[in-house]
Amino acid sequence: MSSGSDSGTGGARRRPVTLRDVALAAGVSVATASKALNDQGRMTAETRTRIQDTARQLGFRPNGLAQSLLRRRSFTVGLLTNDTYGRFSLPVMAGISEALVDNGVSVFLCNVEDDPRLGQLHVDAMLDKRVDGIIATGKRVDRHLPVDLAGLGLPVIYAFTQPDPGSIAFVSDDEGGARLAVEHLARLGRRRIAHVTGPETFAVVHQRARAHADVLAEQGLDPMPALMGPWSEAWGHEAIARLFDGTGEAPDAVFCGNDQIARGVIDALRERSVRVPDDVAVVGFDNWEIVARASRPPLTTVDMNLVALGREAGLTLLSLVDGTRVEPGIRKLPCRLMVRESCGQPPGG
Amino acid sequence: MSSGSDSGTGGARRRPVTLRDVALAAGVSVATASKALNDQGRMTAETRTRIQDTARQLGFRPNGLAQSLLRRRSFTVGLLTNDTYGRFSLPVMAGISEALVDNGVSVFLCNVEDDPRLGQLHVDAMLDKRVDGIIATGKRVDRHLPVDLAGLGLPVIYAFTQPDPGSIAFVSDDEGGARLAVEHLARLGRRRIAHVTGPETFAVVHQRARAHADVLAEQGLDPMPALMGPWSEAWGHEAIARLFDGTGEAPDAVFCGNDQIARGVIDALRERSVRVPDDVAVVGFDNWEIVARASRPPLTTVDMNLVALGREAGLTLLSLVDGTRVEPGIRKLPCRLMVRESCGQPPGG
DNA sequence: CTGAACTGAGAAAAGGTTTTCTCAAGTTGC
DNA sequence: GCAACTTGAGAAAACCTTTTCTCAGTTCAG
Repeated sequence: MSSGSDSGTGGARRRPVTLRDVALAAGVSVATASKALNDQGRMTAETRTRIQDTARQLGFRPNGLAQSLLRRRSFTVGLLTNDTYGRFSLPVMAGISEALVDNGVSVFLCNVEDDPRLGQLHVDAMLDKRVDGIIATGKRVDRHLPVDLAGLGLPVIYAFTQPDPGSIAFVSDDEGGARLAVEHLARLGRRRIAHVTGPETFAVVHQRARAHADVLAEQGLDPMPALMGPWSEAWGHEAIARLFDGTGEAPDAVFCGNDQIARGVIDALRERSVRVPDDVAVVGFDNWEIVARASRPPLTTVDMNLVALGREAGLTLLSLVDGTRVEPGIRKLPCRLMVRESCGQPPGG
Repeated sequence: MSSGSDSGTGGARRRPVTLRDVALAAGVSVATASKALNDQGRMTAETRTRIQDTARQLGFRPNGLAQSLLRRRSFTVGLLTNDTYGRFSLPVMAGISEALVDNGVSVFLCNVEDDPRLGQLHVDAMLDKRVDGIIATGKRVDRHLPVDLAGLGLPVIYAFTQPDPGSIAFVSDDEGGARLAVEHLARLGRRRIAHVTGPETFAVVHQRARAHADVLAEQGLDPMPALMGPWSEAWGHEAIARLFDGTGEAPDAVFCGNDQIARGVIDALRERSVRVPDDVAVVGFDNWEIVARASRPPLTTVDMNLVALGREAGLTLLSLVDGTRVEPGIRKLPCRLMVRESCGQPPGG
């Protein structure tokens, strides 16, 4: 405002005002100026406010680089991910970023794209810039990032990606989430709950399938198959064809491995005039709102609480940076069932 | 490797090795050590390689904070966005990040969520950390971020969001993109090309609608309506109902304002047994792959080249930081038509 | 053999801040 | 009136690197 109309499109930048400038203007030494601005040391109240006023007037901001150099702490962390576009790491990153920024810590975005060269490039850059710690996140819980973060001499936290052994990680409780879904269906009186899910190469597929089978057994329900295929709408379609055109009795509920599959399932059911939720209830996984909300009817689905997971990871990194000892290991954070309309009401409801 | 098996889960961090350590170990002064490692100054080849070997052996990395302090350049920029989750700013951010990282510049991720308080927090943090410049990006071309970036004394670039007056901005050429789509349809022999698009509160809606009308006129085709509504699948459904249940002649092509609408349009057409592309061709906008690929048939759609846009913005910021003078103004970057199967083949093809 | 040019390397300043140490002046207690 | 504190403030070191300046010793031309 007060500095005129520099359009800022290039050319000479004005030199930032330093503590020396403030001290000079206030007629004191830099030491005194520093103490005045940090509410430290001893001096007359008059001197202190005079210096503070001068600083404000000059628009003084302490140079964070100099502070970091001295404090051996940059208030900066690196966020390593191989999934910038992805809908999993995004909420995680948002949660991390939120937790850190609230604590005055800035976040370097480092997209490594499954490329070891890029990974090393980013890690080197972070090391050079003296980040206080690193958070690694990815698109799959069971895949490593293309870099080795152990032995860097820095605190490292893993969120939603496979950790180095002996480190600290936060992941979602997929068994728990799957239980939530299947128990919900059982509670609503569904007896034949099928499972349509992703490729068997994914660890979570097996975790969720096991929970599905376990809950059926616990509830005294007949075992039902877990159909594995791609994570796509098309596979949802095809799975419905298999389930309804086969010889066995058709299901009255489908627990899907993700929301895209669920969307395909719902569309396929509608195309064969099977009513959702009246004839068949459907539950998804991920709570990918744009998909879950657009399906007809809106999809009841498991939310992995990824933002909370990220926040937790961020806060844990901060306490690590502060020197707190944190027990290594993998922490599973609970999921949450997002109830919409694809399961209907319980018989008595 | 050589430093043993510190699990890195907390406790004392080892002090990074400094130039002083290297100099001491090599039996020279820090000045000489610095010059040796930067291939500067004069000394025997023997001395130089000895120092370099020592540095390597000790795992020395120059402290970027100290270098930045001296060079008055932090090799760091801030990326301000109000759309961390979003599918528009993400590719832009990826492009920016890519361009910058390749030039040794790290990126602070600053999500401001349309919250002025958060915006100020982030801007202050960036200023404190002495970023070399700022890139602002957002989810809408016609909406300002909740912070004022003018008069910061820093280079600023806007990407896919409304710039301050007199500044430098990169946006997609929406008219051009829309022309691409409608001309494609016309070239394929479609004569009645309707337009179903987003709310009239969006500037891009009007730009694309104008291009639609213009191309129809240029091609000597009858004017067709531009139906405006929400950016949703549901609106795509409803628009088809209006177009086909109304009194007028039904369209033989629909140019949609985004891929979700297009998806709704395609689903609605299938439900009324109108064949796509045989009876009606459909074009979307955004090339949101997850939607465009999942629709049946896969959607031909306009790609705004957002990654390239981001890359361009990043490179421009760098030249600004280097002191190059860049003409202020808004640069429109061309779109690209992503041809899939929702428009079929030209009559002669 | 002497002044000039060159060589290899170190000393010191700079960058901006924080913190500890020092010190002169003023105040209290006896 | 003097020792012992207290007060307000500055000097200087520290953080780590880069760069300019300085300097002793060597080589060369004349």
